[in-house]
Amino acid sequence: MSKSAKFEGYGKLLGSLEQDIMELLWNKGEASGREVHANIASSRQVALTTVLTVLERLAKKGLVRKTKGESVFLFRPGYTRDEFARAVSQDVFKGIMDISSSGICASFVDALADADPDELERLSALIDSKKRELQEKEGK
Amino acid sequence: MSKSAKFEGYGKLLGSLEQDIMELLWNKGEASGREVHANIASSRQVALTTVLTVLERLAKKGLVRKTKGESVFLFRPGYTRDEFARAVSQDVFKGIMDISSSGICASFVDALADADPDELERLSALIDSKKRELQEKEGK
DNA sequence: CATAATATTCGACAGTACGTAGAAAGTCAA
DNA sequence: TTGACTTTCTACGTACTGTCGAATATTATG
Repeated sequence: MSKSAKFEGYGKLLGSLEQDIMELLWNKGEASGREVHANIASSRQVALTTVLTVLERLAKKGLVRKTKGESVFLFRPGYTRDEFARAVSQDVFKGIMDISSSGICASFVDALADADPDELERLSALIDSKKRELQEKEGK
Repeated sequence: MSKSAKFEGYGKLLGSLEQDIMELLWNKGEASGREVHANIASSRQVALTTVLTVLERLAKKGLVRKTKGESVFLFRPGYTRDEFARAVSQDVFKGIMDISSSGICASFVDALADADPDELERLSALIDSKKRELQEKEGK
């Protein structure tokens, strides 16, 4: 059944280095450019300036906040993982549903069950609550 | 509440012209390059060759199938709206959940309720079925 | 303070994706 | 053959991301 596996890359929200950097910041909370580089470099050969450049670009996008520390700039996430994921989801879902909303549900449930089965419960609850919400609006 | 509206563009699965073209093909089912151009051109100033080029690129991506017609090549979607949306969703959801799975559900339900409330029912059913599926696997 | 060590900024180039379209080449019928 | 139409090729502009070195600025230290 649809093993397709085609259409890869659409899920990329961030570039590979951006992703690594955000991951680190989300985990550490805050770090200097040098620290970010040190960590990233342990698993990926990359120059300090490269990391700095990307950090700068992320800051420009608002994904990272840059503040002056004691004697060095510090970088921290502009949004938590959840905030980012949520905000982006909103946009992504919109985009997908613009094309087609049927069938999406199945994909979502599959992906969710795959990534975090426990969330299925929460999802059920959310749907119920949303349905009630809609009925109220209607009834009014 | 989170009007953010930031992070736009992440939902774009196709370029603007690609989107217009796919939309047309999904609606018409099949068309020659000239026909595609004629339709697109009514709402967007663009050269015939531009449309041809994009059609060609879409074909290379597998999104469009190109076949020899009577005396002209014909283009048709390589996938239905649903198939495409579903396949891409799979990948997109993966990407988002890689970052964070909590909170996503709420976004999804919101977006879904917004785009197609009736789908909420279907979603409920899917979750139940998925839960049963998981339990079976576990029980085994 | 002078100077070495660090930190930060700038400007560049490469690769990929998309929009854009003219030039060239191919096809076919009058 | 010739002209209209189809298709392919090549190429440019923009945007995003990865990649850095060179230049500049800042800090720390003898």
